[in-house]
Amino acid sequence: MNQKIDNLSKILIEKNIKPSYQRIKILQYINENINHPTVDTIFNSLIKEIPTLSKATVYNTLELFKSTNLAKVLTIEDNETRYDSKVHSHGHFKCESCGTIYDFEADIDNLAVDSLKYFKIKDKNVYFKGICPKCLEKNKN
Amino acid sequence: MNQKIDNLSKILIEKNIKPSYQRIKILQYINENINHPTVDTIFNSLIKEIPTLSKATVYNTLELFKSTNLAKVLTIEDNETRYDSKVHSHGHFKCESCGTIYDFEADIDNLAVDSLKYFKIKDKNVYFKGICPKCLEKNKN
DNA sequence: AATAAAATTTATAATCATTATAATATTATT
DNA sequence: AATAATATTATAATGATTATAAATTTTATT
Repeated sequence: MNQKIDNLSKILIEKNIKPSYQRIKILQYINENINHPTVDTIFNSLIKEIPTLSKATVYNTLELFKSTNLAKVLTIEDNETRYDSKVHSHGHFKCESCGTIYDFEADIDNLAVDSLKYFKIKDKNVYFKGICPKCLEKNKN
Repeated sequence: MNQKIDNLSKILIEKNIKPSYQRIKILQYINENINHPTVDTIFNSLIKEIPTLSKATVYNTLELFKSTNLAKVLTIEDNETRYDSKVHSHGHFKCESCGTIYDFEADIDNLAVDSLKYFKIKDKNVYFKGICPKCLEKNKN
């Protein structure tokens, strides 16, 4: 138990971030809940454990994580900013019916793009939209 | 001149959209300005020609174009929804320094993703971020 | 250990893009 | 021309995010 906290603290310290209780809990949350939570989801879950938690702290902390590469922002749709603790290149699929966002592995690094020869690429994003198998099955009726 | 208007009208009529003056002008704008304009950019440009233009009309019309595949929405960054009249699959590169968004051709359709075998994919998006050649050149100083 | 300084968190207000609503204007139909 | 349907406009409402300043907690210094 404390082992877990210690590991999370270590991750923060390595990034020169002081491991406050709030920061540890938010980091823990996005690591354990890989379903691309929104700020609201994170806040509403953690307020149960940390009754004094402020939404501003969640925003500030996620911004901090973003800038230190502990989290990535997903902007698949406007009006819903989501956070992802997996920072390696992978694709996202959003189901237009149920809204679920699925991760998928894709060979993004080998995507052929010769016209960007003189561009410095820092970040690659791939997202698809459509209908997931669950919803396809449902709509068979 | 009227030729142009007629063509745009035709495009709208084919989609069962009544070709009002506002709609024609907005369609014309996003076709001639392929730099991925925001609603504000579109509105501020067109207000000069159409002094009574309302921002709600721009929103409504773009929503209409989106649903009829006359425009695509780009959500590279939250807080800035941009519109693109090119609806075929292509990639977008956003320069983190100057903010310019570049189009690029990429072989998106052949991107290998076997884990989505049972998903119905309707829309594929690829966007990169980094620094464009212009800004790389500037920063050499 | 007490105090001061720094950093973090919190509560609240401000901002701003988008959406909703209702009134007005335009276009189509009889 | 009168009526109905559609589109546009002006305005208000919403809601997510950011800014600000006060309060709290942590850290450093004496």
